[in-house]
Amino acid sequence: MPPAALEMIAARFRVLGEPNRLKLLIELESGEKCVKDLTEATGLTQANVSRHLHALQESGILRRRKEGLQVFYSIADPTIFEMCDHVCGSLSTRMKSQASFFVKP
Amino acid sequence: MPPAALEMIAARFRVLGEPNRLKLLIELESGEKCVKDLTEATGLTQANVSRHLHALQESGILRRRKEGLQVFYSIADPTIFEMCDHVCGSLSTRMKSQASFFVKP
DNA sequence: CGACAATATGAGTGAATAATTATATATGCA
DNA sequence: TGCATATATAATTATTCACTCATATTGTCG
Repeated sequence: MPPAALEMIAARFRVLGEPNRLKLLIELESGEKCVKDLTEATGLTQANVSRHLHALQESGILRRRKEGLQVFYSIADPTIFEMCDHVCGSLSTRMKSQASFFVKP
Repeated sequence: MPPAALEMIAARFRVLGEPNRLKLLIELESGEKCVKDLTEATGLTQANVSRHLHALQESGILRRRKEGLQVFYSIADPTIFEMCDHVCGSLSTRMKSQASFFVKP
């Protein structure tokens, strides 16, 4: 595996490795939204939201559509939610197994 | 989704968001290896490898087994490779679609 | 044109983290 | 016991990155 490919894969993981970006993605799961709505929904500053959205679009996860004054973002790559489910499953498995340590046989 | 849960999911992504850690994981895909072998295989410094392995174990991705002088690491959560495949598929799709922009209709 | 609204961006700050060097902590063996 | 080997860790530095504040940009409407 060439280093550049490794870096691209890592970059994709990195972009998902930020809670506020995940928050934005979850907001967008139910459909296209504009920056203002996302800002209010998440409680982040507008500048911060704008930056995160830019990063997500840059990496191909989001799509950007401009309409008058507003800019609408939507999910371009729905497979990220499968990835999140994957992680949740893995975390859940791990935590269940850890929990079992505390149960008498 | 509670903030703590979001952070845990993000943390899992973050740990995979480092090319050298991915390199180590790929080395371990073929089976358990000791730190020295991983150091030589990756060309990283021993200290660096040790740190990355620690991070991967901490997050539940790797398992650690000590045997005499050596410490062997192995994959504890094989689902990470499915995640990598997922990312590769997604990247490949995206790049193919971008490539098609340059093909005459 | 001028005021306003939505979004983006530049500059600066602080925190997290990857890498390095040197050293500490085992463990095995003569 | 003393030395060598394997791994981990402490301390430091450099880099990346999220965040904020202020401002720029772009578009709407009076």
